[in-house]
Amino acid sequence: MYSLIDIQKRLLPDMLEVMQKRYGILHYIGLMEPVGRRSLAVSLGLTERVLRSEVEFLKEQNLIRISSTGMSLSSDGKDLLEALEGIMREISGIAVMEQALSRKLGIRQAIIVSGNSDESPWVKQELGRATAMCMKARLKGKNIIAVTGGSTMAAVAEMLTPDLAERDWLFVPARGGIGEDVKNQANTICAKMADHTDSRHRVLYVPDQVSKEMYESIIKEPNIKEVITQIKSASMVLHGIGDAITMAERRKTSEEDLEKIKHAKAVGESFGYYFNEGGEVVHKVQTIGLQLDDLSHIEHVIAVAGGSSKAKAITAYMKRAPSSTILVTDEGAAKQLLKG
Amino acid sequence: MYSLIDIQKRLLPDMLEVMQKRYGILHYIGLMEPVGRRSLAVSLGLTERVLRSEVEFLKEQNLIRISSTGMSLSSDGKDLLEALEGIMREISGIAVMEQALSRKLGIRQAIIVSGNSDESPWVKQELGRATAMCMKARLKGKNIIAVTGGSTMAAVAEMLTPDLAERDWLFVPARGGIGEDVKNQANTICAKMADHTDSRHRVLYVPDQVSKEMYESIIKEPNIKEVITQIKSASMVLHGIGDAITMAERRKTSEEDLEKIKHAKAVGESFGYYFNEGGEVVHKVQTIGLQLDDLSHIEHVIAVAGGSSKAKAITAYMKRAPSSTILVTDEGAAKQLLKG
DNA sequence: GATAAGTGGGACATAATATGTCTATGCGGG
DNA sequence: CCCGCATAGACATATTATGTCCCACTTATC
Repeated sequence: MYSLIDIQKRLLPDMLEVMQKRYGILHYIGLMEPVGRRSLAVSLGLTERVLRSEVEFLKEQNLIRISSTGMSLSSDGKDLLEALEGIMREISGIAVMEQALSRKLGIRQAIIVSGNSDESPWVKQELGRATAMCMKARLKGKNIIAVTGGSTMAAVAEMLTPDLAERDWLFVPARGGIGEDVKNQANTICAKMADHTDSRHRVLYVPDQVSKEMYESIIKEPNIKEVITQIKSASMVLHGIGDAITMAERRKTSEEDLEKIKHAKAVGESFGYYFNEGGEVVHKVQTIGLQLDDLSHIEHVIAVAGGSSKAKAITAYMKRAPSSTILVTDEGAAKQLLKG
Repeated sequence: MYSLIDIQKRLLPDMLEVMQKRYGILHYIGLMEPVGRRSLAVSLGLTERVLRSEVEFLKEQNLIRISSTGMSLSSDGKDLLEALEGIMREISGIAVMEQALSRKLGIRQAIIVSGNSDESPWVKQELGRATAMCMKARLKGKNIIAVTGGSTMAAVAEMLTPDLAERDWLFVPARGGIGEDVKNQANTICAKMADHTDSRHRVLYVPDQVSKEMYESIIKEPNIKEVITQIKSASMVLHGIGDAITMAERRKTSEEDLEKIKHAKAVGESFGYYFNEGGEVVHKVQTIGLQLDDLSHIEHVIAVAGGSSKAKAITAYMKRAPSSTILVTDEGAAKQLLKG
């Protein structure tokens, strides 16, 4: 069942931030009273004029008192603040976590949806929805979007809607075959995304184990070459992050490589790169398409991964991720990440 | 303890109406789908453009689907609407009741605060606050405010604040002594109101039982005459409504009059006028100052009365009240009034 | 199959509101 | 007595909301 807050988030999405803003103001006034607008404005990171409008409102509501020595809480304001404190911890816990997480990981933005996809399967849908919203907000007009495989990406594909497609989008798989089963292959997911958004997609199929000669001739193929050019000029990359061992086992990894991965204590995987806890690449699936170093040239990089079990993998990967990365994750993973 | 809603009402007072508006739109779409903007706009009493902005928002949130045949709810929208229905009944019950009540009583506006002042004494404070807000909203600049006595009015006086007093206010008692004890006398309340708002007040003291000659000479007194002129030119009247028997007993009413009041089945009292259930004046305390007929010439008339026990008295009085009256009451009384 | 009524969506002037910026003025402590 | 910090006023400018018309399209009905 939806809670009142959940409903309000949907029906009045701005409400939350206004509430937080006003709560923050009350909170600080309570802390520093009596205090002037200027010092409050810098403390809160608001411009003076904005703060002033808010302060006028709060005065209107008799929540604060204004005198020539500064602002202070009225007794009503104190009562309200006390009641608010509990609520805000609950409500804006997520927003606070988003801030903390993006700072901790050194990335552009963290988006957290509530729940834990390890425990509740429907949280993956929420991850998908959040990712879709993020794509919508960041992309304008014509775009090439490079996508990797994985069950999380499949969930994202599922949540895309045609109303995003007023923009002109082209989905391309980020890298050639890195051996997932068909359902969660990048090619399949691209197709599904294109289908859900009424847009186009390309396929990139490179067999896994081929001779060097074969490989050379494949990438000379004009079709393939074109796709690779498109991949390199993508304006957005959408990728998942996996647990190293799980991914290695799920893929048709050779006994030798599997041993190598395990021995190097790899914990995270993304794009076919395997990372240890220090963020070092300990193994890499040789294939064509996007390489790790290419990421820094791409405008929008969105990493999607949820579930507390993926925390280690996320941490490891994020040590190498470009700082422009946006992480979409869930509460379960976020809490774990902030603990570590 | 404050509930989330109460806090939000204080911290984001506009939120409630936006929520109601959006709820109403979803509700109607659910009812009439598929439906177009124009017919929806007239059904909801919104202009087409406003509705359109809202609809665009709802579409953005994936709560409704828009096709060439009209708008309909998405499955998300249906879920949300269902959850909203329960909440809105709770939240906006009051707003709905306000509408119903003002229509039923044939008055300009009804303002309802939650609770029942018969059961919870602090509801009187809420009545006071609501009345103060109403005064603030309706009065600009220089004003004369005529006030009656009673415990409810005393509560209003208690809740007035100096920040209302940027306006230039003068409080006058509406009528000469109608025999309440000092604490709840109009004179005392005027003084308290003036004190709380840093404004001025006048007194009007007319002894209860005096000879005709004495009376005549009193009202020739220049001071008294001036006050009476001010009363008649008041721009706002603030008055309570009482239960007839209670009021009669509380006042030093003669045995004869008391009998008359009881025999005539008076149920309501206001201004020293006693009304039966049909709204007929069955008895009147003879005194100088505002008369019942004067009310219709006064711009703002605010009646304040709460508690389910006062429902009958309110009904009775409202049959004679000018249609410009604003009633400030509580949930307890309102429910009772709407039942009858 | 023509027609009329209803649909969403585009365009644009205008009103209302929010914001940035600068200034006047008052108060209290050193 | 003056300096620094305080509020509050004023005003130009961005931004957003709203009112008003119009157009192209679908659909149900005759």
